[in-house]
Amino acid sequence: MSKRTKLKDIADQLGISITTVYRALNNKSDINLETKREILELANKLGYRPNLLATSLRKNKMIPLVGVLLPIINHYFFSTVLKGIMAKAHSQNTLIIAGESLQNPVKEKKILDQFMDQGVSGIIMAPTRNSNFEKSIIPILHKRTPIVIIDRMYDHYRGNYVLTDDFGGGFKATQHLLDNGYKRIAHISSLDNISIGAERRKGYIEALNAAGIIPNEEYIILTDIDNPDAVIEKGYEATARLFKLKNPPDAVFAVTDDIAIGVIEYAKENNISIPEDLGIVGFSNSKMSNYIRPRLSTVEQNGFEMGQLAFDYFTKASSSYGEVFQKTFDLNLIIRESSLGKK
Amino acid sequence: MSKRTKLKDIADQLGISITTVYRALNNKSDINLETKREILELANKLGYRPNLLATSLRKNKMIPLVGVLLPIINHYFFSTVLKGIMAKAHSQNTLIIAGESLQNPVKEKKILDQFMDQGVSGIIMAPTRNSNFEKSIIPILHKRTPIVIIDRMYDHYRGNYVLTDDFGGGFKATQHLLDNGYKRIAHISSLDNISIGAERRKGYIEALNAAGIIPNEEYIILTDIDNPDAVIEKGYEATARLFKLKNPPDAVFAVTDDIAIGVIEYAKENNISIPEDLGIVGFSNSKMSNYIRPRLSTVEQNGFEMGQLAFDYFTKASSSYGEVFQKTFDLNLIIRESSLGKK
DNA sequence: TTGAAAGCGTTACCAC
DNA sequence: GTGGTAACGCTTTCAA
Repeated sequence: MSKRTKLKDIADQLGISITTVYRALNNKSDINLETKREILELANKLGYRPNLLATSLRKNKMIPLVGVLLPIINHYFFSTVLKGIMAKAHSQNTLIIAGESLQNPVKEKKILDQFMDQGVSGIIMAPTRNSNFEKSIIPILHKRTPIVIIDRMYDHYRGNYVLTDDFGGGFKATQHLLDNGYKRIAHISSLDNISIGAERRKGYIEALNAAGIIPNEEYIILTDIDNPDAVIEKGYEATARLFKLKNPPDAVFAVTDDIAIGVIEYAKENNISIPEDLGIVGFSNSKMSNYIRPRLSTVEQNGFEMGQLAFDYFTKASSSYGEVFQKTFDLNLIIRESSLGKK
Repeated sequence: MSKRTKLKDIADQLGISITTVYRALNNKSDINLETKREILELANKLGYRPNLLATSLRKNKMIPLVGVLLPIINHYFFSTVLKGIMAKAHSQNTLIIAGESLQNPVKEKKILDQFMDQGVSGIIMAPTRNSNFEKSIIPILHKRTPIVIIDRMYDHYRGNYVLTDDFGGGFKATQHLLDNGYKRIAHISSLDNISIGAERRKGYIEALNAAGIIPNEEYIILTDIDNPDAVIEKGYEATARLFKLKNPPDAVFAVTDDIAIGVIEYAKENNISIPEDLGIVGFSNSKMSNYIRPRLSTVEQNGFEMGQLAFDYFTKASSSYGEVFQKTFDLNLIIRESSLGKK
């Protein structure tokens, strides 16, 4: 692999000055057309491409870069968060380096390092399920690079964040099912021991407690929702397990809409009528939730708005000293057909 | 906004040399611990952060960046393409700058310029519907930055691409409907005059011709599918128009699954039974297509694989002189309930 | 119309 | 231990 052609190479070969070459290549005036032609020809032959590093350094112009790291990039919620971030970023001439951690803390750490090496002026990230706060976040805070955490939370994190009230969402969803006469409410949850899944689960349990119902261990199914292409299937399987119980549930609160769709699948195939025999509430307000039949009641999560706010917080954090920005979005329950009550 | 602190600022303030400051900040040996402490303190106070441009220029090393520009980032197909690109990129220590053109050629051009300013070593893009080849692509080719076009095509483009056989997909979908006994097949198409939409439309027309059917102008509805949140509605409206005709169609081939879902919506609300009274085929194999009822027959598009290949092509193009890499994926028809034939 | 030279901020080398 | 200085490749100013 030969070395990259630079202005000097062209100048030397033609026995002229760097400046002249520069003028030719940048369409400046004051240049002999014939020499210009020669220069362009040689430049083309040598495959000259300007070194943007040098150009930017000289011009002292650099487009700011922000690193965005998400667990799963082709997940509707996360890709919508990314869209929200980009909407703001583009309007402020900031570029986004995006990465996908695939729920792998090692990968997460590696990508964060690369972001830092690349010189991002900030990081917006949704941590993986098992993210290591010490290893991933501390070094970034140490380098005084602004960071905004979205969607999930670290235990002792005290920095900028944009979250949703998952506990409240789980509580509302469960309470809604109770209000509509369901008694034996199951919950299909994710494997998270921290954050999101756990919060929704806590909300579910708390709502049962508040109604004087003792949560039934058998009604809580933990399932792996990491692979977006398999989640619906997981919901289906979990429902199958629930309906093998001596006393199957009469309602399911699912940790995500995709899981809920798996529940609906199972119900349809087994002639369990919704909402009469089985009430269902999902979580996310995915597009599909409104087009599946029966239409799925769900907890609304506004990824776009969260993304926008996260970027705003990055901007604010960049130009403030140590001030911290935090927001927890309340979640609204969208009531549709799948939870309208028993016959 | 004050100027950014640099090594010289710290050196001047402490009356020492740049070199010493440099050593302190980069944990080099040969430095007095006391001066080092002072330097670190001041650096911290001034919020010193190294200028990466200068560092990289000097070290002549930079993590390669590839710009990826997609029309809509939270669209399942495109976010899956992005996932495919990232899978390859991460494994090769390349970072991805992602951008969203929102189907706006002006925005597209602007983001491409920013990518180039940022010094990307390549670009992978799905052009917007009205992308201007001259304006968007030529300047990049001119700077000899490798570019890989995915999903859509420019008329006279002769570079690297990864496409799907949209014509073939449209042909297969239409032929399948014909094979199942539908006679009056309508097509809800996008407004594209080039690429995707037009190709699928051509496939539709060609399949009709091949069967000796003269395409009926009234059965071809062009609709705007730019706004992902409104596409289903557009499909609904288009279907309403079709059913106002004196002789409504008995089948619809929809340019996307979302459009097809709008068709199904309309049919359900108007007691038109699927597939007996109306056969439907969509396009994309979106997740939803398999969970809506009746399950939607559709043409399969593998975004992940396309993304991976696009990145491979970028890699190959980077290390070859002028060689061109092109691939058109065949598309498979997935036959489900929505097109099983007339009663 | 052309060229020399001084930067941009960091790093590496050599001398003190 | 410390400091001077020459690069990295491009852009801009000033002089010829």
